[in-house]
Amino acid sequence: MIDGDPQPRPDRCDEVLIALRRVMRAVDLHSRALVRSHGLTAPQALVLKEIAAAGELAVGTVAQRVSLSHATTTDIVNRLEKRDLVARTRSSNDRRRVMLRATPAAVESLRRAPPLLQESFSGRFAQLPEWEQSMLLAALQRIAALMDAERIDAAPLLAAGSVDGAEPAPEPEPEPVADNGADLVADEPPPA
Amino acid sequence: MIDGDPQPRPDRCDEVLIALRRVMRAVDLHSRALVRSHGLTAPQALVLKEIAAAGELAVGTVAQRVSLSHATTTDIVNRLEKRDLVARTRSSNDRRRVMLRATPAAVESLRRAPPLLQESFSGRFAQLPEWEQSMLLAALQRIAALMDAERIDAAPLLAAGSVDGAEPAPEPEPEPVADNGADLVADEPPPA
DNA sequence: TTGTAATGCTTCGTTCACGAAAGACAAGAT
DNA sequence: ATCTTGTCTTTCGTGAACGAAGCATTACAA
Repeated sequence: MIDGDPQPRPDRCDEVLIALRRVMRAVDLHSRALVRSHGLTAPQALVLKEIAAAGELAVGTVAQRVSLSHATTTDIVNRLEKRDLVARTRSSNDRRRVMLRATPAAVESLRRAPPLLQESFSGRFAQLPEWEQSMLLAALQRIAALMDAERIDAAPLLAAGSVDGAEPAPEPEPEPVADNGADLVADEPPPA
Repeated sequence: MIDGDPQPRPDRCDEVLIALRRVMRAVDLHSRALVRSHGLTAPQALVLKEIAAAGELAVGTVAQRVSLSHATTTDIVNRLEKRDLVARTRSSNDRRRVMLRATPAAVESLRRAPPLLQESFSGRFAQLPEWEQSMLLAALQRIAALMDAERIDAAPLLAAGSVDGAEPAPEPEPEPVADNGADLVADEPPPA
Protein backbone atom coordinates (compact mmCIF):
# COMPACT_ATOMS: atom_id res chain seq x y z
CA MET A 1 0.00 0.00 0.00
CA ILE A 2 0.96 3.54 0.13
CA ASP A 3 1.32 3.08 -3.47
CA GLY A 4 4.97 2.35 -3.22
CA ASP A 5 4.29 -0.92 -4.96
CA PRO A 6 7.64 -2.55 -5.53
CA GLN A 7 6.45 -4.31 -8.64
CA PRO A 8 5.13 -2.00 -11.29
CA ARG A 9 3.13 -4.73 -12.96
CA PRO A 10 2.15 -7.39 -10.48
CA ASP A 11 0.96 -9.80 -13.06
CA ARG A 12 -2.76 -9.23 -13.18
CA CYS A 13 -3.15 -12.76 -12.03
CA ASP A 14 -1.79 -11.79 -8.67
CA GLU A 15 -4.17 -8.90 -8.68
CA VAL A 16 -6.99 -11.30 -9.16
CA LEU A 17 -5.69 -13.32 -6.28
CA ILE A 18 -5.45 -10.31 -4.05
CA ALA A 19 -8.89 -9.11 -4.96
CA LEU A 20 -10.18 -12.56 -4.29
CA ARG A 21 -8.51 -12.59 -0.96
CA ARG A 22 -10.12 -9.31 -0.11
CA VAL A 23 -13.50 -10.65 -1.03
CA MET A 24 -12.96 -13.79 0.97
CA ARG A 25 -11.82 -11.79 3.91
CA ALA A 26 -14.88 -9.60 3.67
CA VAL A 27 -17.12 -12.63 3.57
CA ASP A 28 -15.35 -14.01 6.56
CA LEU A 29 -15.74 -10.79 8.47
CA HIS A 30 -19.43 -10.78 7.63
CA SER A 31 -19.64 -14.24 8.92
CA ARG A 32 -18.08 -13.24 12.19
CA ALA A 33 -20.44 -10.33 12.49
CA LEU A 34 -23.30 -12.66 11.75
CA VAL A 35 -22.37 -15.02 14.50
CA ARG A 36 -22.52 -12.19 16.95
CA SER A 37 -25.84 -10.89 15.79
CA HIS A 38 -27.74 -14.13 15.66
CA GLY A 39 -25.41 -16.95 16.50
CA LEU A 40 -24.90 -18.51 13.10
CA THR A 41 -21.88 -18.22 10.88
CA ALA A 42 -22.39 -17.91 7.16
CA PRO A 43 -21.57 -21.51 6.35
CA GLN A 44 -23.81 -22.67 9.14
CA ALA A 45 -26.63 -20.51 7.89
CA LEU A 46 -26.08 -21.66 4.34
CA VAL A 47 -26.16 -25.30 5.31
CA LEU A 48 -29.10 -24.86 7.60
CA LYS A 49 -30.98 -23.03 4.93
CA GLU A 50 -30.54 -25.85 2.47
CA ILE A 51 -31.69 -28.37 4.98
CA ALA A 52 -34.69 -26.36 6.04
CA ALA A 53 -35.69 -25.72 2.47
CA ALA A 54 -35.57 -29.37 1.56
CA GLY A 55 -37.15 -30.73 4.70
CA GLU A 56 -34.81 -33.65 4.86
CA LEU A 57 -31.44 -34.04 3.25
CA ALA A 58 -28.47 -36.37 3.40
CA VAL A 59 -25.12 -35.00 4.41
CA GLY A 60 -23.56 -35.66 1.04
CA THR A 61 -26.33 -33.88 -0.76
CA VAL A 62 -25.87 -30.82 1.36
CA ALA A 63 -22.16 -30.91 0.73
CA GLN A 64 -22.76 -30.96 -3.00
CA ARG A 65 -25.27 -28.17 -2.91
CA VAL A 66 -23.13 -25.77 -0.98
CA SER A 67 -19.88 -26.82 -2.63
CA LEU A 68 -18.15 -28.10 0.45
CA SER A 69 -16.40 -31.34 1.19
CA HIS A 70 -18.06 -34.02 3.23
CA ALA A 71 -15.61 -33.49 6.02
CA THR A 72 -16.38 -29.83 6.31
CA THR A 73 -20.07 -30.42 6.09
CA THR A 74 -19.85 -32.94 8.87
CA ASP A 75 -17.99 -30.40 10.96
CA ILE A 76 -20.62 -27.79 10.42
CA VAL A 77 -23.43 -30.20 11.05
CA ASN A 78 -21.73 -31.20 14.28
CA ARG A 79 -21.85 -27.65 15.47
CA LEU A 80 -25.40 -27.22 14.36
CA GLU A 81 -26.37 -30.39 16.12
CA LYS A 82 -24.64 -29.34 19.29
CA ARG A 83 -26.89 -26.31 19.32
CA ASP A 84 -29.97 -28.37 18.57
CA LEU A 85 -30.52 -26.79 15.22
CA VAL A 86 -30.43 -29.96 13.21
CA ALA A 87 -31.29 -33.55 14.01
CA ARG A 88 -29.47 -36.52 12.58
CA THR A 89 -31.26 -39.69 11.65
CA ARG A 90 -29.92 -42.67 9.83
CA SER A 91 -31.95 -43.37 6.76
CA SER A 92 -34.03 -46.50 7.11
CA ASN A 93 -33.63 -47.82 3.61
CA ASP A 94 -29.92 -47.09 3.39
CA ARG A 95 -28.40 -47.08 6.77
CA ARG A 96 -25.18 -45.52 5.56
CA ARG A 97 -26.90 -42.28 4.90
CA VAL A 98 -27.46 -39.75 7.61
CA MET A 99 -30.47 -37.61 7.07
CA LEU A 100 -30.61 -34.11 8.42
CA ARG A 101 -33.59 -32.04 9.32
CA ALA A 102 -33.90 -28.63 10.83
CA THR A 103 -35.48 -28.26 14.23
CA PRO A 104 -38.18 -25.69 14.86
CA ALA A 105 -35.64 -23.56 16.68
CA ALA A 106 -33.58 -23.50 13.51
CA VAL A 107 -36.47 -22.40 11.38
CA GLU A 108 -37.05 -19.61 13.82
CA SER A 109 -33.39 -18.66 13.72
CA LEU A 110 -33.41 -18.59 9.97
CA ARG A 111 -36.47 -16.48 9.78
CA ARG A 112 -34.80 -13.86 11.85
CA ALA A 113 -31.66 -13.95 9.78
CA PRO A 114 -32.77 -12.32 6.61
CA PRO A 115 -30.19 -12.43 3.90
CA LEU A 116 -27.14 -14.50 4.42
CA LEU A 117 -24.73 -11.86 3.46
CA GLN A 118 -26.18 -9.19 5.63
CA GLU A 119 -28.18 -6.15 4.88
CA SER A 120 -25.28 -4.08 3.87
CA PHE A 121 -23.99 -6.21 1.10
CA SER A 122 -27.24 -7.63 -0.10
CA GLY A 123 -28.82 -4.24 0.14
CA ARG A 124 -26.08 -2.72 -1.86
CA PHE A 125 -26.17 -5.58 -4.26
CA ALA A 126 -29.91 -5.41 -4.70
CA GLN A 127 -29.63 -1.77 -5.58
CA LEU A 128 -27.43 -2.45 -8.53
CA PRO A 129 -29.19 -2.53 -11.84
CA GLU A 130 -30.27 -5.90 -13.02
CA TRP A 131 -27.63 -6.15 -15.71
CA GLU A 132 -24.87 -5.48 -13.29
CA GLN A 133 -26.06 -8.09 -10.87
CA SER A 134 -26.02 -10.57 -13.68
CA MET A 135 -22.65 -9.44 -14.78
CA LEU A 136 -21.09 -9.81 -11.40
CA LEU A 137 -22.62 -13.18 -10.83
CA ALA A 138 -21.54 -14.31 -14.25
CA ALA A 139 -18.02 -13.09 -13.70
CA LEU A 140 -17.84 -14.98 -10.47
CA GLN A 141 -19.12 -18.12 -12.04
CA ARG A 142 -16.74 -17.73 -14.88
CA ILE A 143 -13.83 -17.45 -12.53
CA ALA A 144 -15.06 -20.45 -10.63
CA ALA A 145 -15.23 -22.39 -13.86
CA LEU A 146 -11.77 -21.25 -14.86
CA MET A 147 -10.41 -22.55 -11.63
CA ASP A 148 -12.40 -25.67 -11.41
CA ALA A 149 -11.48 -26.45 -14.94
CA GLU A 150 -8.10 -27.61 -13.95
CA ARG A 151 -9.40 -30.48 -12.04
CA ILE A 152 -11.67 -31.42 -14.81
CA ASP A 153 -9.08 -31.90 -17.46
CA ALA A 154 -6.49 -32.64 -14.85
CA ALA A 155 -4.71 -34.99 -17.16
CA PRO A 156 -2.60 -32.61 -19.25
CA LEU A 157 -1.01 -31.31 -16.11
CA LEU A 158 1.94 -33.57 -16.59
CA ALA A 159 2.73 -32.46 -20.07
CA ALA A 160 2.52 -28.74 -19.68
CA GLY A 161 3.79 -27.75 -16.29
CA SER A 162 5.71 -30.81 -15.31
CA VAL A 163 6.24 -29.73 -11.78
CA ASP A 164 8.12 -32.92 -11.25
CA GLY A 165 5.02 -34.35 -9.71
CA ALA A 166 5.21 -38.08 -9.93
CA GLU A 167 1.59 -38.39 -9.00
CA PRO A 168 -0.85 -38.94 -11.77
CA ALA A 169 -3.25 -36.65 -9.93
CA PRO A 170 -6.40 -38.61 -10.48
CA GLU A 171 -9.54 -36.58 -10.75
CA PRO A 172 -11.37 -36.81 -7.47
CA GLU A 173 -14.94 -36.04 -8.34
CA PRO A 174 -16.58 -35.11 -11.56
CA GLU A 175 -19.26 -33.55 -9.48
CA PRO A 176 -18.72 -29.97 -8.52
CA VAL A 177 -18.87 -28.45 -11.94
CA ALA A 178 -21.84 -28.76 -14.14
CA ASP A 179 -24.27 -25.92 -13.88
CA ASN A 180 -22.57 -22.65 -14.30
CA GLY A 181 -25.46 -20.94 -15.87
CA ALA A 182 -25.16 -21.37 -19.58
CA ASP A 183 -25.74 -17.70 -19.99
CA LEU A 184 -22.24 -16.70 -19.14
CA VAL A 185 -21.27 -13.64 -20.99
CA ALA A 186 -18.12 -15.31 -22.09
CA ASP A 187 -18.21 -14.48 -25.70
CA GLU A 188 -19.54 -11.05 -25.83
CA PRO A 189 -17.29 -9.11 -28.14
CA PRO A 190 -15.68 -6.03 -26.71
CA PRO A 191 -18.18 -3.20 -26.85
CA ALA A 192 -15.84 -0.96 -28.74
CA MET B 1 -26.58 -27.91 -8.53
CA ILE B 2 -27.37 -30.56 -10.92
CA ASP B 3 -29.63 -28.00 -12.12
CA GLY B 4 -32.61 -29.37 -10.35
CA ASP B 5 -32.51 -26.26 -8.25
CA PRO B 6 -35.10 -26.69 -5.57
CA GLN B 7 -35.75 -22.99 -5.27
CA PRO B 8 -36.88 -21.31 -8.44
CA ARG B 9 -35.29 -18.01 -7.46
CA PRO B 10 -32.74 -18.51 -4.77
CA ASP B 11 -32.21 -14.87 -4.21
CA ARG B 12 -29.32 -14.10 -6.48
CA CYS B 13 -27.43 -13.00 -3.46
CA ASP B 14 -27.19 -16.58 -2.34
CA GLU B 15 -26.03 -17.47 -5.78
CA VAL B 16 -23.26 -14.99 -5.41
CA LEU B 17 -22.34 -16.55 -2.12
CA ILE B 18 -22.30 -20.00 -3.59
CA ALA B 19 -20.24 -18.96 -6.55
CA LEU B 20 -17.87 -17.24 -4.22
CA ARG B 21 -17.63 -20.32 -2.16
CA ARG B 22 -16.80 -22.32 -5.24
CA VAL B 23 -14.06 -19.93 -6.12
CA MET B 24 -12.69 -19.99 -2.64
CA ARG B 25 -12.78 -23.71 -2.62
CA ALA B 26 -10.93 -23.85 -5.89
CA VAL B 27 -8.29 -21.51 -4.57
CA ASP B 28 -7.96 -23.63 -1.51
CA LEU B 29 -7.60 -26.77 -3.55
CA HIS B 30 -4.92 -25.09 -5.62
CA SER B 31 -3.17 -24.22 -2.47
CA ARG B 32 -3.21 -27.79 -1.31
CA ALA B 33 -1.89 -28.93 -4.64
CA LEU B 34 0.83 -26.33 -4.39
CA VAL B 35 1.97 -27.56 -1.04
CA ARG B 36 2.49 -30.97 -2.50
CA SER B 37 4.42 -29.80 -5.49
CA HIS B 38 6.81 -27.43 -3.77
CA GLY B 39 5.98 -27.26 -0.12
CA LEU B 40 4.37 -23.87 0.07
CA THR B 41 0.71 -23.07 0.40
CA ALA B 42 -0.71 -20.11 -1.44
CA PRO B 43 -0.81 -17.79 1.56
CA GLN B 44 2.69 -18.81 2.48
CA ALA B 45 3.90 -18.16 -1.03
CA LEU B 46 2.09 -14.86 -1.16
CA VAL B 47 3.62 -13.69 2.07
CA LEU B 48 7.04 -14.96 1.19
CA LYS B 49 6.88 -13.27 -2.14
CA GLU B 50 6.17 -9.92 -0.59
CA ILE B 51 9.00 -10.30 1.83
CA ALA B 52 11.45 -11.42 -0.76
CA ALA B 53 10.48 -8.62 -3.09
CA ALA B 54 10.96 -5.98 -0.46
CA GLY B 55 14.11 -7.37 1.07
CA GLU B 56 13.03 -6.58 4.57
CA LEU B 57 9.52 -5.96 5.83
CA ALA B 58 7.72 -5.63 9.12
CA VAL B 59 4.96 -8.06 9.98
CA GLY B 60 2.29 -5.43 9.96
CA THR B 61 3.30 -4.18 6.57
CA VAL B 62 3.06 -7.63 5.14
CA ALA B 63 -0.35 -8.07 6.71
CA GLN B 64 -1.57 -4.92 5.05
CA ARG B 65 -0.16 -5.79 1.70
CA VAL B 66 -1.74 -9.18 1.50
CA SER B 67 -4.96 -8.16 3.20
CA LEU B 68 -4.66 -10.44 6.18
CA SER B 69 -4.89 -9.76 9.86
CA HIS B 70 -1.79 -9.50 11.95
CA ALA B 71 -2.65 -12.65 13.79
CA THR B 72 -2.91 -14.65 10.63
CA THR B 73 0.26 -13.21 9.28
CA THR B 74 2.07 -14.17 12.44
CA ASP B 75 0.75 -17.70 12.07
CA ILE B 76 2.01 -17.97 8.56
CA VAL B 77 5.34 -16.44 9.41
CA ASN B 78 5.67 -18.95 12.22
CA ARG B 79 5.35 -21.77 9.76
CA LEU B 80 7.72 -20.16 7.35
CA GLU B 81 10.23 -19.63 10.11
CA LYS B 82 9.94 -23.19 11.26
CA ARG B 83 11.02 -24.22 7.79
CA ASP B 84 13.83 -21.69 7.72
CA LEU B 85 12.33 -19.70 4.95
CA VAL B 86 12.17 -16.42 6.79
CA ALA B 87 14.27 -14.94 9.54
CA ARG B 88 12.90 -12.69 12.23
CA THR B 89 14.85 -9.78 13.58
CA ARG B 90 13.68 -7.09 15.89
CA SER B 91 14.16 -3.73 14.33
CA SER B 92 16.98 -1.82 15.98
CA ASN B 93 15.43 1.62 15.89
CA ASP B 94 11.99 0.47 16.96
CA ARG B 95 12.23 -2.68 18.93
CA ARG B 96 8.52 -3.33 18.78
CA ARG B 97 8.73 -4.12 15.16
CA VAL B 98 9.77 -7.48 13.88
CA MET B 99 11.48 -7.39 10.55
CA LEU B 100 11.25 -10.30 8.21
CA ARG B 101 13.60 -11.33 5.50
CA ALA B 102 13.62 -14.29 3.20
CA THR B 103 16.42 -16.79 3.45
CA PRO B 104 18.31 -17.96 0.37
CA ALA B 105 16.39 -21.21 0.54
CA ALA B 106 13.17 -19.25 0.26
CA VAL B 107 14.35 -17.33 -2.76
CA GLU B 108 15.20 -20.60 -4.35
CA SER B 109 11.81 -22.04 -3.46
CA LEU B 110 10.09 -19.04 -4.91
CA ARG B 111 11.99 -19.19 -8.11
CA ARG B 112 10.80 -22.71 -8.69
CA ALA B 113 7.22 -21.80 -7.89
CA PRO B 114 6.06 -20.06 -10.98
CA PRO B 115 2.84 -18.15 -10.65
CA LEU B 116 0.98 -18.33 -7.43
CA LEU B 117 -2.19 -19.60 -8.84
CA GLN B 118 -0.63 -22.30 -10.88
CA GLU B 119 -0.12 -22.67 -14.53
CA SER B 120 -3.57 -23.92 -15.17
CA PHE B 121 -5.47 -20.97 -13.92
CA SER B 122 -3.04 -18.29 -14.83
CA GLY B 123 -2.54 -19.88 -18.20
CA ARG B 124 -6.21 -20.03 -18.80
CA PHE B 125 -6.62 -16.54 -17.51
CA ALA B 126 -3.85 -15.21 -19.66
CA GLN B 127 -5.52 -16.66 -22.70
CA LEU B 128 -8.63 -14.66 -22.20
CA PRO B 129 -8.92 -11.58 -24.31
CA GLU B 130 -7.69 -8.44 -22.67
CA TRP B 131 -11.14 -7.00 -22.19
CA GLU B 132 -12.33 -10.02 -20.37
CA GLN B 133 -9.41 -10.06 -18.02
CA SER B 134 -10.16 -6.49 -17.16
CA MET B 135 -13.79 -7.25 -16.76
CA LEU B 136 -13.24 -10.12 -14.40
CA LEU B 137 -10.75 -8.24 -12.34
CA ALA B 138 -13.04 -5.24 -12.22
CA ALA B 139 -15.98 -7.36 -11.20
CA LEU B 140 -13.99 -8.88 -8.41
CA GLN B 141 -12.78 -5.55 -7.19
CA ARG B 142 -16.27 -4.22 -7.38
CA ILE B 143 -17.58 -7.03 -5.25
CA ALA B 144 -14.76 -6.51 -2.83
CA ALA B 145 -15.65 -2.86 -2.58
CA LEU B 146 -19.31 -3.67 -2.11
CA MET B 147 -18.45 -5.91 0.76
CA ASP B 148 -15.68 -3.96 2.30
CA ALA B 149 -17.68 -0.80 2.19
CA GLU B 150 -19.55 -1.51 5.32
CA ARG B 151 -16.61 -1.86 7.55
CA ILE B 152 -14.50 0.76 5.94
CA ASP B 153 -16.56 3.63 7.16
CA ALA B 154 -14.20 3.78 10.08
CA ALA B 155 -11.19 4.65 8.02
CA PRO B 156 -12.03 6.94 5.17
CA LEU B 157 -8.73 7.23 3.46
CA LEU B 158 -10.06 7.98 0.10
CA ALA B 159 -13.49 9.29 -0.69
CA ALA B 160 -14.05 8.45 -4.29
CA GLY B 161 -17.45 6.88 -4.50
CA SER B 162 -19.28 7.75 -7.62
CA VAL B 163 -20.22 4.67 -9.46
CA ASP B 164 -23.87 4.85 -8.90
CA GLY B 165 -24.39 7.05 -6.04
CA ALA B 166 -24.73 4.58 -3.23
CA GLU B 167 -22.29 4.90 -0.40
CA PRO B 168 -19.03 6.67 -0.88
CA ALA B 169 -17.48 3.22 -0.80
CA PRO B 170 -14.09 4.46 0.25
CA GLU B 171 -11.25 2.25 -0.70
CA PRO B 172 -9.06 1.07 2.15
CA GLU B 173 -6.00 1.16 0.05
CA PRO B 174 -5.54 3.39 -2.93
CA GLU B 175 -3.50 0.75 -4.59
CA PRO B 176 -5.56 -2.07 -6.03
CA VAL B 177 -7.39 -0.12 -8.66
CA ALA B 178 -6.25 1.75 -11.67
CA ASP B 179 -2.59 0.98 -12.06
CA ASN B 180 -1.78 0.26 -15.63
CA GLY B 181 -4.67 1.76 -17.38
CA ALA B 182 -7.08 -0.99 -16.52
CA ASP B 183 -10.22 0.26 -18.10
CA LEU B 184 -12.86 -0.79 -15.68
CA VAL B 185 -16.02 -1.51 -17.48
CA ALA B 186 -18.19 -0.95 -14.48
CA ASP B 187 -20.71 1.33 -16.02
CA GLU B 188 -21.35 -0.01 -19.41
CA PRO B 189 -25.07 -0.04 -20.12
CA PRO B 190 -26.63 -3.39 -21.00
CA PRO B 191 -25.78 -4.27 -24.58
CA ALA B 192 -29.40 -4.94 -25.46
C1' DT C 1 -22.41 -67.81 1.80
C1' DT C 2 -18.49 -65.32 1.73
C1' DG C 3 -15.57 -62.18 -0.12
C1' DT C 4 -14.58 -57.90 -2.50
C1' DA C 5 -15.69 -53.47 -4.06
C1' DA C 6 -18.14 -49.25 -3.62
C1' DT C 7 -20.64 -45.76 -0.99
C1' DG C 8 -21.67 -42.56 2.85
C1' DC C 9 -20.22 -40.52 6.88
C1' DT C 10 -17.02 -39.46 10.62
C1' DT C 11 -12.43 -38.82 12.80
C1' DC C 12 -7.76 -37.08 12.63
C1' DG C 13 -4.21 -33.97 11.59
C1' DT C 14 -3.07 -29.75 9.23
C1' DT C 15 -3.49 -24.99 7.67
C1' DC C 16 -5.86 -20.69 7.56
C1' DA C 17 -8.32 -16.94 9.39
C1' DC C 18 -10.11 -13.99 12.77
C1' DG C 19 -10.97 -11.10 17.30
C1' DA C 20 -9.63 -10.42 21.94
C1' DA C 21 -6.34 -10.06 25.12
C1' DA C 22 -1.69 -10.21 26.61
C1' DG C 23 3.26 -8.98 26.09
C1' DA C 24 6.94 -5.90 24.64
C1' DC C 25 8.24 -1.63 23.65
C1' DA C 26 8.09 3.65 22.64
C1' DA C 27 6.74 8.38 23.60
C1' DG C 28 4.67 11.77 25.94
C1' DA C 29 2.68 13.35 30.66
C1' DT C 30 3.18 14.03 35.66
C1' DA D 1 11.90 8.79 37.18
C1' DT D 2 7.44 6.93 36.75
C1' DC D 3 2.98 6.53 34.79
C1' DT D 4 -0.05 6.40 31.08
C1' DT D 5 -1.14 5.77 26.65
C1' DG D 6 -0.55 4.05 22.30
C1' DT D 7 1.66 0.81 18.84
C1' DC D 8 3.41 -3.61 17.11
C1' DT D 9 3.45 -8.43 17.63
C1' DT D 10 2.29 -12.71 19.63
C1' DT D 11 -0.73 -16.01 22.12
C1' DC D 12 -5.21 -18.05 22.84
C1' DG D 13 -9.54 -19.80 21.60
C1' DT D 14 -12.81 -20.68 17.90
C1' DG D 15 -14.50 -21.92 13.47
C1' DA D 16 -13.73 -23.03 9.14
C1' DA D 17 -11.80 -26.05 5.28
C1' DC D 18 -9.47 -29.91 3.29
C1' DG D 19 -7.36 -34.84 2.32
C1' DA D 20 -6.55 -39.21 4.11
C1' DA D 21 -7.82 -42.85 6.63
C1' DG D 22 -11.24 -45.31 9.19
C1' DC D 23 -15.88 -47.32 10.12
C1' DA D 24 -20.43 -48.89 8.85
C1' DT D 25 -23.18 -50.43 5.36
C1' DT D 26 -24.71 -51.82 0.82
C1' DA D 27 -24.03 -54.03 -3.67
C1' DC D 28 -22.12 -57.27 -6.39
C1' DA D 29 -19.25 -61.43 -7.36
C1' DA D 30 -17.81 -66.06 -6.85
